[in-house]
Amino acid sequence: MPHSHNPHQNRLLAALPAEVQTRLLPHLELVEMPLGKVLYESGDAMRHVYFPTDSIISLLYVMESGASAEISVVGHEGLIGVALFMGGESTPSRAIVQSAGFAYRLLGQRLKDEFNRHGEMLLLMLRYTQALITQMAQTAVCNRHHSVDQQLCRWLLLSLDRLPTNQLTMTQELIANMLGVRREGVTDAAGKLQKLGVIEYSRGQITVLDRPKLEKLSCECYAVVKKETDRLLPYTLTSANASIA
Amino acid sequence: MPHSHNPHQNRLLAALPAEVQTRLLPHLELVEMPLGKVLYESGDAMRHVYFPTDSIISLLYVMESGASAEISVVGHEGLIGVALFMGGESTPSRAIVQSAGFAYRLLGQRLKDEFNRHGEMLLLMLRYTQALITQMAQTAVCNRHHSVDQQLCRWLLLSLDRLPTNQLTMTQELIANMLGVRREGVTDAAGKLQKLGVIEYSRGQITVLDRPKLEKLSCECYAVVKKETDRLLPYTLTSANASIA
DNA sequence: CTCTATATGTACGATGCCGTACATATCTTT
DNA sequence: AAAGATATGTACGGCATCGTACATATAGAG
Repeated sequence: MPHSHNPHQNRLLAALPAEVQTRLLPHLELVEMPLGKVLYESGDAMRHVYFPTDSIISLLYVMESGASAEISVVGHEGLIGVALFMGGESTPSRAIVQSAGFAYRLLGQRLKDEFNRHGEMLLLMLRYTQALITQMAQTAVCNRHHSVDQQLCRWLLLSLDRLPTNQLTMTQELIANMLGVRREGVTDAAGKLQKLGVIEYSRGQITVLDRPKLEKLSCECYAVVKKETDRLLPYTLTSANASIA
Repeated sequence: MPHSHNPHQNRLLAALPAEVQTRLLPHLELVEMPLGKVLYESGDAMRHVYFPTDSIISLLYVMESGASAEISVVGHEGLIGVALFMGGESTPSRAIVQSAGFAYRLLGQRLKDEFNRHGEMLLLMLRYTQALITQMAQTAVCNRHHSVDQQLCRWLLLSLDRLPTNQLTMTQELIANMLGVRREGVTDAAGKLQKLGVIEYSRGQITVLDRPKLEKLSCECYAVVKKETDRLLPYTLTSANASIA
Protein backbone atom coordinates (compact mmCIF):
# COMPACT_ATOMS: atom_id res chain seq x y z
CA MET A 1 0.00 0.00 0.00
CA PRO A 2 1.99 2.96 -1.24
CA HIS A 3 0.35 5.82 0.60
CA SER A 4 2.08 9.13 1.14
CA HIS A 5 3.60 10.13 4.43
CA ASN A 6 2.88 13.38 6.17
CA PRO A 7 3.79 14.74 9.59
CA HIS A 8 0.14 15.61 10.11
CA GLN A 9 -0.58 11.93 10.47
CA ASN A 10 0.73 12.42 13.97
CA ARG A 11 -1.79 14.19 16.12
CA LEU A 12 0.74 16.18 18.12
CA LEU A 13 2.59 17.47 15.09
CA ALA A 14 -0.74 18.32 13.47
CA ALA A 15 -1.85 20.32 16.49
CA LEU A 16 1.14 22.62 16.47
CA PRO A 17 0.76 26.20 15.23
CA ALA A 18 1.79 26.66 11.62
CA GLU A 19 4.78 28.74 12.64
CA VAL A 20 6.21 25.95 14.79
CA GLN A 21 5.51 23.36 12.13
CA THR A 22 7.40 25.40 9.57
CA ARG A 23 10.38 25.61 11.89
CA LEU A 24 10.40 21.92 12.70
CA LEU A 25 9.67 20.48 9.27
CA PRO A 26 13.24 20.53 7.96
CA HIS A 27 14.34 18.58 11.02
CA LEU A 28 11.69 15.87 10.95
CA GLU A 29 13.06 12.66 9.55
CA LEU A 30 10.73 9.93 8.35
CA VAL A 31 11.93 6.58 9.67
CA GLU A 32 10.65 3.06 9.25
CA MET A 33 9.60 1.21 12.39
CA PRO A 34 9.92 -2.54 11.88
CA LEU A 35 8.19 -4.90 14.29
CA GLY A 36 10.31 -5.60 17.36
CA LYS A 37 12.74 -2.73 16.87
CA VAL A 38 13.95 -1.34 20.18
CA LEU A 39 14.01 2.45 20.19
CA TYR A 40 15.72 2.59 23.54
CA GLU A 41 16.53 0.28 26.39
CA SER A 42 15.95 0.85 30.08
CA GLY A 43 18.38 3.52 31.25
CA ASP A 44 19.55 4.54 27.78
CA ALA A 45 20.06 8.24 27.18
CA MET A 46 17.74 9.20 24.36
CA ARG A 47 18.98 11.09 21.35
CA HIS A 48 15.69 11.44 19.50
CA VAL A 49 12.01 11.70 20.10
CA TYR A 50 9.69 9.77 17.77
CA PHE A 51 6.28 10.87 16.54
CA PRO A 52 4.57 7.70 15.25
CA THR A 53 2.16 7.90 12.34
CA ASP A 54 0.89 4.41 11.57
CA SER A 55 3.23 2.51 13.89
CA ILE A 56 2.55 1.54 17.50
CA ILE A 57 5.22 1.55 20.16
CA SER A 58 5.01 -0.13 23.54
CA LEU A 59 6.63 1.11 26.70
CA LEU A 60 7.58 -2.18 28.23
CA TYR A 61 9.07 -2.91 31.61
CA VAL A 62 11.24 -6.00 31.82
CA MET A 63 11.76 -7.40 35.28
CA GLU A 64 14.79 -9.08 36.82
CA SER A 65 13.06 -12.41 36.32
CA GLY A 66 12.62 -11.71 32.62
CA ALA A 67 8.86 -11.30 32.97
CA SER A 68 7.48 -8.20 31.34
CA ALA A 69 4.53 -5.86 31.42
CA GLU A 70 3.41 -3.05 29.21
CA ILE A 71 3.27 0.34 30.86
CA SER A 72 1.60 2.17 28.01
CA VAL A 73 0.95 2.25 24.30
CA VAL A 74 1.95 5.09 22.01
CA GLY A 75 0.73 5.70 18.49
CA HIS A 76 -0.21 8.61 16.28
CA GLU A 77 -1.66 10.49 19.23
CA GLY A 78 1.67 10.84 20.96
CA LEU A 79 5.42 10.68 21.03
CA ILE A 80 8.16 8.46 22.35
CA GLY A 81 10.81 9.98 24.57
CA VAL A 82 9.11 12.24 27.09
CA ALA A 83 12.02 11.67 29.50
CA LEU A 84 14.11 13.71 27.12
CA PHE A 85 12.25 16.90 27.87
CA MET A 86 11.02 16.02 31.34
CA GLY A 87 14.63 16.27 32.42
CA GLY A 88 15.60 12.70 33.21
CA GLU A 89 16.95 11.84 29.75
CA SER A 90 16.22 8.15 30.37
CA THR A 91 13.62 5.90 31.97
CA PRO A 92 13.67 2.40 33.44
CA SER A 93 11.67 0.97 30.54
CA ARG A 94 12.09 -0.24 27.00
CA ALA A 95 10.44 1.28 23.95
CA ILE A 96 9.74 -1.40 21.36
CA VAL A 97 7.80 -1.39 18.12
CA GLN A 98 4.65 -3.40 18.62
CA SER A 99 3.12 -2.77 15.23
CA ALA A 100 5.24 -1.97 12.20
CA GLY A 101 4.89 1.33 10.37
CA PHE A 102 6.52 4.73 10.26
CA ALA A 103 7.37 7.61 12.52
CA TYR A 104 8.93 11.04 12.31
CA ARG A 105 12.10 11.41 14.26
CA LEU A 106 13.42 14.62 15.75
CA LEU A 107 16.78 15.22 17.38
CA GLY A 108 16.26 15.87 21.08
CA GLN A 109 18.26 19.06 20.89
CA ARG A 110 15.92 20.47 18.22
CA LEU A 111 12.98 19.85 20.50
CA LYS A 112 14.70 21.60 23.37
CA ASP A 113 15.60 24.51 21.11
CA GLU A 114 11.95 24.83 20.31
CA PHE A 115 11.05 24.66 23.99
CA ASN A 116 13.44 27.47 24.74
CA ARG A 117 11.44 29.74 22.48
CA HIS A 118 8.80 29.44 25.20
CA GLY A 119 6.08 28.72 22.72
CA GLU A 120 3.26 26.27 22.42
CA MET A 121 5.39 23.23 21.76
CA LEU A 122 6.24 22.75 25.41
CA LEU A 123 2.64 23.14 26.49
CA LEU A 124 1.42 20.56 24.01
CA MET A 125 4.12 18.09 25.00
CA LEU A 126 3.19 18.49 28.65
CA ARG A 127 -0.45 17.89 27.91
CA TYR A 128 0.46 14.75 26.06
CA THR A 129 2.59 13.66 28.98
CA GLN A 130 -0.42 13.98 31.22
CA ALA A 131 -2.39 11.76 28.86
CA LEU A 132 0.44 9.25 29.10
CA ILE A 133 0.33 9.45 32.88
CA THR A 134 -3.39 8.69 32.76
CA GLN A 135 -2.74 5.61 30.71
CA MET A 136 -0.04 4.36 33.07
CA ALA A 137 -2.25 4.91 36.08
CA GLN A 138 -5.09 3.06 34.45
CA THR A 139 -2.78 0.20 33.53
CA ALA A 140 -1.86 -0.14 37.19
CA VAL A 141 -5.52 -0.25 38.20
CA CYS A 142 -6.42 -2.66 35.42
CA ASN A 143 -3.62 -5.02 36.35
CA ARG A 144 -4.92 -5.12 39.87
CA HIS A 145 -8.63 -5.62 39.33
CA HIS A 146 -9.55 -6.93 35.90
CA SER A 147 -9.52 -10.32 34.25
CA VAL A 148 -7.31 -11.28 31.35
CA ASP A 149 -10.44 -11.38 29.20
CA GLN A 150 -11.22 -7.76 29.99
CA GLN A 151 -7.65 -6.66 29.61
CA LEU A 152 -7.37 -8.23 26.21
CA CYS A 153 -10.39 -6.21 25.10
CA ARG A 154 -8.88 -3.02 26.46
CA TRP A 155 -5.60 -3.77 24.76
CA LEU A 156 -7.17 -4.52 21.40
CA LEU A 157 -9.14 -1.30 21.54
CA LEU A 158 -6.11 0.79 22.43
CA SER A 159 -4.22 -0.74 19.53
CA LEU A 160 -7.12 -0.39 17.16
CA ASP A 161 -7.39 3.33 17.84
CA ARG A 162 -3.82 3.73 16.65
CA LEU A 163 -4.16 1.85 13.38
CA PRO A 164 -5.75 2.86 10.10
CA THR A 165 -7.61 -0.46 9.67
CA ASN A 166 -9.40 -2.98 11.85
CA GLN A 167 -6.62 -5.50 11.26
CA LEU A 168 -3.83 -6.09 13.74
CA THR A 169 -0.71 -8.07 12.99
CA MET A 170 -0.02 -9.51 16.37
CA THR A 171 0.68 -13.00 17.67
CA GLN A 172 -0.81 -14.22 20.92
CA GLU A 173 2.68 -14.68 22.24
CA LEU A 174 3.39 -10.97 21.72
CA ILE A 175 0.13 -9.91 23.33
CA ALA A 176 0.92 -12.13 26.30
CA ASN A 177 4.24 -10.35 26.77
CA MET A 178 2.49 -7.01 26.73
CA LEU A 179 -0.21 -7.98 29.18
CA GLY A 180 2.28 -9.81 31.35
CA VAL A 181 0.36 -13.09 31.27
CA ARG A 182 0.91 -16.56 29.80
CA ARG A 183 0.48 -17.10 26.10
CA GLU A 184 -2.14 -19.75 26.91
CA GLY A 185 -4.15 -17.20 28.81
CA VAL A 186 -4.35 -15.06 25.69
CA THR A 187 -5.29 -18.10 23.62
CA ASP A 188 -8.21 -18.75 25.95
CA ALA A 189 -9.37 -15.15 26.00
CA ALA A 190 -9.01 -14.74 22.25
CA GLY A 191 -10.83 -18.02 21.69
CA LYS A 192 -13.80 -16.72 23.65
CA LEU A 193 -13.87 -13.51 21.63
CA GLN A 194 -13.72 -15.48 18.41
CA LYS A 195 -16.55 -17.73 19.51
CA LEU A 196 -18.60 -14.61 20.22
CA GLY A 197 -17.90 -13.34 16.73
CA VAL A 198 -16.10 -10.27 18.03
CA ILE A 199 -12.77 -11.01 16.41
CA GLU A 200 -11.32 -13.41 13.91
CA TYR A 201 -7.71 -14.41 13.83
CA SER A 202 -5.18 -16.79 12.44
CA ARG A 203 -1.45 -16.88 12.86
CA GLY A 204 -0.91 -13.36 13.97
CA GLN A 205 -3.63 -11.67 11.95
CA ILE A 206 -6.45 -10.33 14.08
CA THR A 207 -9.53 -8.76 12.53
CA VAL A 208 -11.98 -6.95 14.73
CA LEU A 209 -15.47 -7.72 13.48
CA ASP A 210 -17.66 -6.20 16.17
CA ARG A 211 -16.10 -3.21 17.83
CA PRO A 212 -19.14 -2.17 19.86
CA LYS A 213 -19.27 -5.59 21.47
CA LEU A 214 -15.55 -5.41 22.13
CA GLU A 215 -16.08 -2.15 23.99
CA LYS A 216 -18.88 -3.70 25.99
CA LEU A 217 -16.69 -6.61 27.01
CA SER A 218 -13.80 -4.35 27.99
CA CYS A 219 -13.38 -2.95 31.46
CA GLU A 220 -13.93 0.73 32.10
CA CYS A 221 -10.20 1.36 31.74
CA TYR A 222 -10.30 1.77 27.98
CA ALA A 223 -13.00 4.42 28.09
CA VAL A 224 -11.28 6.36 30.86
CA VAL A 225 -8.03 6.55 28.95
CA LYS A 226 -9.70 7.37 25.66
CA LYS A 227 -11.83 10.11 27.11
CA GLU A 228 -8.96 11.70 28.96
CA THR A 229 -6.66 11.55 25.96
CA ASP A 230 -9.26 13.29 23.81
CA ARG A 231 -9.81 15.88 26.48
CA LEU A 232 -6.12 16.65 26.79
CA LEU A 233 -5.23 16.52 23.13
CA PRO A 234 -7.53 18.58 20.95
CA TYR A 235 -6.73 18.12 17.30
CA THR A 236 -5.83 21.77 17.06
CA LEU A 237 -4.30 23.82 19.80
CA THR A 238 -6.44 26.84 20.52
CA SER A 239 -5.53 29.96 22.42
CA ALA A 240 -7.71 28.69 25.26
CA ASN A 241 -5.28 25.97 26.14
CA ALA A 242 -2.14 27.37 24.62
CA SER A 243 -1.02 29.39 27.61
CA ILE A 244 0.28 28.07 30.86
CA ALA A 245 -1.21 31.05 32.64
CA MET B 1 5.78 16.84 69.45
CA PRO B 2 5.97 20.58 68.92
CA HIS B 3 8.59 20.84 66.18
CA SER B 4 8.90 23.87 63.95
CA HIS B 5 7.70 23.93 60.38
CA ASN B 6 9.85 25.01 57.47
CA PRO B 7 9.34 24.88 53.71
CA HIS B 8 12.75 23.21 53.42
CA GLN B 9 11.22 20.10 54.91
CA ASN B 10 9.89 19.55 51.41
CA ARG B 11 12.60 18.37 49.10
CA LEU B 12 11.34 20.25 46.06
CA LEU B 13 11.03 23.55 47.84
CA ALA B 14 14.44 23.04 49.37
CA ALA B 15 16.03 22.41 45.99
CA LEU B 16 14.87 25.69 44.49
CA PRO B 17 17.36 28.52 43.98
CA ALA B 18 17.32 31.08 46.78
CA GLU B 19 15.89 33.71 44.49
CA VAL B 20 12.83 31.59 43.68
CA GLN B 21 12.36 30.64 47.30
CA THR B 22 12.33 34.28 48.29
CA ARG B 23 9.67 35.02 45.74
CA LEU B 24 7.48 32.08 46.73
CA LEU B 25 7.80 32.27 50.47
CA PRO B 26 5.09 34.90 51.05
CA HIS B 27 2.64 32.76 49.12
CA LEU B 28 3.32 29.44 50.82
CA GLU B 29 0.62 28.63 53.31
CA LEU B 30 1.18 25.99 55.96
CA VAL B 31 -1.87 23.73 56.16
CA GLU B 32 -2.71 20.77 58.34
CA MET B 33 -3.37 17.48 56.60
CA PRO B 34 -5.65 15.29 58.70
CA LEU B 35 -5.92 11.58 57.93
CA GLY B 36 -8.48 10.88 55.25
CA LYS B 37 -8.81 14.45 54.00
CA VAL B 38 -9.51 14.55 50.28
CA LEU B 39 -7.44 17.21 48.53
CA TYR B 40 -9.27 16.71 45.29
CA GLU B 41 -11.64 14.25 43.72
CA SER B 42 -11.41 12.65 40.32
CA GLY B 43 -12.09 15.30 37.70
CA ASP B 44 -11.95 18.26 40.07
CA ALA B 45 -10.21 21.37 38.83
CA MET B 46 -7.36 22.03 41.22
CA ARG B 47 -6.86 25.40 42.82
CA HIS B 48 -3.69 24.67 44.77
CA VAL B 49 -0.65 22.52 44.68
CA TYR B 50 0.53 20.97 47.96
CA PHE B 51 4.10 20.39 49.04
CA PRO B 52 3.94 17.83 51.88
CA THR B 53 6.44 17.97 54.69
CA ASP B 54 5.65 15.21 57.16
CA SER B 55 2.33 14.14 55.65
CA ILE B 56 1.81 11.43 53.04
CA ILE B 57 -0.77 11.71 50.30
CA SER B 58 -2.04 8.87 48.14
CA LEU B 59 -3.14 9.17 44.57
CA LEU B 60 -5.99 6.73 44.58
CA TYR B 61 -8.12 5.50 41.74
CA VAL B 62 -11.65 4.48 42.66
CA MET B 63 -13.38 2.20 40.20
CA GLU B 64 -17.00 2.03 39.17
CA SER B 65 -17.38 -1.03 41.38
CA GLY B 66 -16.07 0.92 44.36
CA ALA B 67 -12.81 -1.04 44.45
CA SER B 68 -9.73 1.10 44.65
CA ALA B 69 -6.03 1.03 43.95
CA GLU B 70 -3.22 3.36 44.77
CA ILE B 71 -1.46 4.86 41.79
CA SER B 72 1.36 6.51 43.68
CA VAL B 73 2.48 7.91 47.01
CA VAL B 74 3.60 11.47 47.54
CA GLY B 75 5.47 12.83 50.53
CA HIS B 76 8.18 15.36 51.29
CA GLU B 77 9.98 14.47 48.06
CA GLY B 78 7.18 15.78 45.88
CA LEU B 79 4.02 17.72 45.34
CA ILE B 80 0.35 17.11 44.78
CA GLY B 81 -1.29 18.61 41.73
CA VAL B 82 0.97 18.07 38.73
CA ALA B 83 -2.08 18.20 36.45
CA LEU B 84 -2.31 21.87 37.28
CA PHE B 85 0.89 22.68 35.44
CA MET B 86 0.87 19.80 32.99
CA GLY B 87 -2.11 21.50 31.42
CA GLY B 88 -5.02 19.22 32.19
CA GLU B 89 -6.07 20.96 35.41
CA SER B 90 -7.62 17.71 36.67
CA THR B 91 -6.97 13.95 36.71
CA PRO B 92 -9.18 10.89 37.02
CA SER B 93 -7.90 10.13 40.51
CA ARG B 94 -8.41 11.16 44.10
CA ALA B 95 -5.74 12.69 46.32
CA ILE B 96 -6.28 11.61 49.91
CA VAL B 97 -4.20 12.04 53.04
CA GLN B 98 -2.83 8.67 54.00
CA SER B 99 -0.71 9.80 56.92
CA ALA B 100 -1.53 12.93 58.88
CA GLY B 101 0.85 15.86 59.02
CA PHE B 102 1.44 19.17 57.32
CA ALA B 103 2.02 20.59 53.88
CA TYR B 104 2.68 23.93 52.26
CA ARG B 105 0.00 25.06 49.91
CA LEU B 106 0.48 27.34 46.91
CA LEU B 107 -2.16 28.86 44.71
CA GLY B 108 -1.95 27.33 41.25
CA GLN B 109 -1.76 30.74 39.66
CA ARG B 110 1.32 31.62 41.70
CA LEU B 111 3.03 28.51 40.44
CA LYS B 112 2.17 29.35 36.86
CA ASP B 113 3.40 32.90 37.37
CA GLU B 114 6.71 31.48 38.47
CA PHE B 115 6.78 29.16 35.46
CA ASN B 116 6.27 32.09 33.15
CA ARG B 117 9.52 33.57 34.38
CA HIS B 118 11.07 30.63 32.56
CA GLY B 119 13.28 29.78 35.45
CA GLU B 120 14.26 26.67 37.27
CA MET B 121 10.93 26.07 38.95
CA LEU B 122 9.42 24.51 35.83
CA LEU B 123 12.42 22.29 35.26
CA LEU B 124 12.35 20.98 38.80
CA MET B 125 8.62 20.30 38.65
CA LEU B 126 9.05 18.38 35.41
CA ARG B 127 11.81 16.29 36.89
CA TYR B 128 9.59 15.46 39.80
CA THR B 129 6.79 14.56 37.42
CA GLN B 130 9.10 12.08 35.77
CA ALA B 131 9.82 10.53 39.15
CA LEU B 132 6.08 10.26 39.66
CA ILE B 133 5.71 8.59 36.28
CA THR B 134 8.33 6.05 37.30
CA GLN B 135 6.40 5.23 40.42
CA MET B 136 3.15 4.78 38.50
CA ALA B 137 4.79 2.55 35.94
CA GLN B 138 6.33 0.44 38.65
CA THR B 139 3.00 0.17 40.42
CA ALA B 140 1.50 -1.24 37.24
CA VAL B 141 4.27 -3.82 36.97
CA CYS B 142 4.09 -4.70 40.64
CA ASN B 143 0.34 -5.20 40.47
CA ARG B 144 0.82 -7.62 37.65
CA HIS B 145 3.63 -9.77 38.93
CA HIS B 146 4.18 -9.60 42.66
CA SER B 147 2.51 -11.19 45.66
CA VAL B 148 0.63 -9.29 48.32
CA ASP B 149 3.46 -10.11 50.71
CA GLN B 150 5.99 -8.41 48.47
CA GLN B 151 3.73 -5.49 47.75
CA LEU B 152 3.14 -4.84 51.41
CA CYS B 153 6.90 -4.62 51.92
CA ARG B 154 7.25 -2.21 49.03
CA TRP B 155 4.41 -0.11 50.34
CA LEU B 156 5.78 0.04 53.88
CA LEU B 157 9.17 1.11 52.57
CA LEU B 158 7.72 3.83 50.36
CA SER B 159 5.75 5.15 53.31
CA LEU B 160 8.68 4.88 55.68
CA ASP B 161 10.87 6.98 53.41
CA ARG B 162 8.35 9.80 53.72
CA LEU B 163 8.07 9.81 57.49
CA PRO B 164 10.42 11.14 60.17
CA THR B 165 10.15 8.01 62.33
CA ASN B 166 9.88 4.26 61.86
CA GLN B 167 6.30 4.36 63.13
CA LEU B 168 3.32 4.34 60.78
CA THR B 169 -0.23 5.07 61.88
CA MET B 170 -2.09 2.90 59.47
CA THR B 171 -4.81 0.29 59.84
CA GLN B 172 -4.74 -2.88 57.78
CA GLU B 173 -8.06 -1.85 56.31
CA LEU B 174 -6.49 1.33 54.94
CA ILE B 175 -3.48 -0.50 53.55
CA ALA B 176 -5.81 -2.96 51.86
CA ASN B 177 -7.60 -0.10 50.10
CA MET B 178 -4.30 1.25 48.88
CA LEU B 179 -3.00 -2.06 47.60
CA GLY B 180 -6.39 -2.93 46.17
CA VAL B 181 -6.64 -6.23 48.04
CA ARG B 182 -8.81 -7.64 50.83
CA ARG B 183 -8.19 -6.56 54.37
CA GLU B 184 -7.66 -10.23 55.27
CA GLY B 185 -4.86 -10.44 52.75
CA VAL B 186 -3.06 -7.63 54.54
CA THR B 187 -3.67 -9.31 57.90
CA ASP B 188 -2.01 -12.46 56.60
CA ALA B 189 0.95 -10.65 55.08
CA ALA B 190 1.43 -8.42 58.12
CA GLY B 191 1.17 -11.45 60.38
CA LYS B 192 4.04 -13.11 58.54
CA LEU B 193 6.18 -9.99 58.85
CA GLN B 194 5.45 -9.78 62.55
CA LYS B 195 6.35 -13.44 63.05
CA LEU B 196 9.65 -12.74 61.30
CA GLY B 197 10.31 -9.86 63.67
CA VAL B 198 10.36 -7.34 60.83
CA ILE B 199 7.48 -5.26 62.10
CA GLU B 200 5.32 -4.93 65.16
CA TYR B 201 1.83 -3.61 65.13
CA SER B 202 -1.37 -3.21 67.02
CA ARG B 203 -4.51 -1.38 66.13
CA GLY B 204 -3.15 0.85 63.46
CA GLN B 205 0.31 1.43 64.88
CA ILE B 206 3.03 -0.20 62.84
CA THR B 207 6.65 -0.10 63.94
CA VAL B 208 9.35 -1.25 61.56
CA LEU B 209 11.95 -3.14 63.54
CA ASP B 210 14.20 -4.55 60.83
CA ARG B 211 14.32 -2.40 57.78
CA PRO B 212 17.09 -4.30 55.98
CA LYS B 213 15.04 -7.46 56.16
CA LEU B 214 12.02 -5.57 54.92
CA GLU B 215 13.99 -4.48 51.89
CA LYS B 216 15.10 -8.02 51.28
CA LEU B 217 11.54 -9.29 51.39
CA SER B 218 10.28 -6.57 49.04
CA CYS B 219 10.21 -6.98 45.31
CA GLU B 220 12.61 -5.02 43.13
CA CYS B 221 9.97 -2.34 42.60
CA TYR B 222 10.85 -0.39 45.69
CA ALA B 223 14.52 -0.11 44.80
CA VAL B 224 13.78 0.91 41.21
CA VAL B 225 11.52 3.74 42.32
CA LYS B 226 13.84 4.89 45.08
CA LYS B 227 16.89 4.94 42.85
CA GLU B 228 15.13 6.76 40.06
CA THR B 229 13.64 9.33 42.43
CA ASP B 230 17.05 10.07 43.89
CA ARG B 231 18.55 10.33 40.45
CA LEU B 232 15.90 12.77 39.28
CA LEU B 233 15.67 14.87 42.42
CA PRO B 234 19.01 16.00 43.72
CA TYR B 235 18.69 17.76 47.01
CA THR B 236 20.02 20.92 45.44
CA LEU B 237 19.50 21.94 41.86
CA THR B 238 22.83 22.50 40.13
CA SER B 239 23.50 24.31 36.91
CA ALA B 240 24.14 20.93 35.29
CA ASN B 241 20.50 19.99 35.47
CA ALA B 242 18.96 23.42 35.70
CA SER B 243 18.75 24.09 31.98
CA ILE B 244 16.46 22.43 29.53
CA ALA B 245 19.07 22.88 26.82
C1' DC C 1 -16.73 -0.40 84.36
C1' DT C 2 -19.50 -1.61 80.97
C1' DC C 3 -20.77 -1.00 76.31
C1' DT C 4 -19.89 -0.32 71.66
C1' DA C 5 -17.19 0.61 67.81
C1' DT C 6 -13.11 -0.53 65.69
C1' DA C 7 -9.25 -3.51 64.58
C1' DT C 8 -7.45 -7.91 63.87
C1' DG C 9 -7.49 -13.19 63.51
C1' DT C 10 -9.06 -17.48 61.34
C1' DA C 11 -11.30 -20.57 58.35
C1' DC C 12 -13.02 -22.52 53.94
C1' DG C 13 -14.80 -23.24 49.43
C1' DA C 14 -14.58 -20.89 44.85
C1' DT C 15 -12.00 -19.04 41.18
C1' DG C 16 -8.66 -17.28 38.04
C1' DC C 17 -4.28 -17.64 36.69
C1' DC C 18 0.12 -20.19 36.66
C1' DG C 19 3.55 -23.76 35.21
C1' DT C 20 4.05 -27.46 32.48
C1' DA C 21 3.39 -30.75 29.02
C1' DC C 22 2.06 -32.01 24.78
C1' DA C 23 -1.02 -31.99 20.53
C1' DT C 24 -2.43 -29.83 16.35
C1' DA C 25 -2.46 -26.57 12.68
C1' DT C 26 -0.41 -23.51 9.36
C1' DC C 27 3.29 -21.24 7.10
C1' DT C 28 8.11 -21.44 5.04
C1' DT C 29 11.92 -23.53 3.18
C1' DT C 30 13.99 -26.82 0.48
C1' DA D 1 6.04 -32.99 -1.29
C1' DA D 2 8.64 -33.29 2.81
C1' DA D 3 10.64 -31.12 6.75
C1' DG D 4 11.16 -27.69 9.97
C1' DA D 5 9.60 -23.58 12.21
C1' DT D 6 6.03 -21.00 14.03
C1' DA D 7 1.44 -20.31 15.96
C1' DT D 8 -2.39 -22.00 18.31
C1' DG D 9 -5.27 -25.49 21.09
C1' DT D 10 -6.04 -28.37 25.17
C1' DA D 11 -5.43 -30.39 29.56
C1' DC D 12 -4.38 -30.67 34.54
C1' DG D 13 -2.56 -30.07 39.08
C1' DG D 14 -0.95 -26.18 42.02
C1' DC D 15 -1.41 -21.90 44.25
C1' DA D 16 -2.56 -17.15 45.41
C1' DT D 17 -6.21 -14.47 46.12
C1' DC D 18 -11.12 -13.80 46.61
C1' DG D 19 -15.70 -13.68 48.90
C1' DT D 20 -17.79 -14.69 52.90
C1' DA D 21 -18.61 -15.70 57.55
C1' DC D 22 -17.66 -15.37 62.07
C1' DA D 23 -14.58 -15.00 66.29
C1' DT D 24 -11.63 -12.35 69.23
C1' DA D 25 -9.23 -8.41 71.02
C1' DT D 26 -8.51 -3.60 72.17
C1' DA D 27 -9.63 1.34 72.57
C1' DG D 28 -12.68 4.92 73.68
C1' DA D 29 -17.28 6.68 75.26
C1' DG D 30 -20.69 6.93 78.58
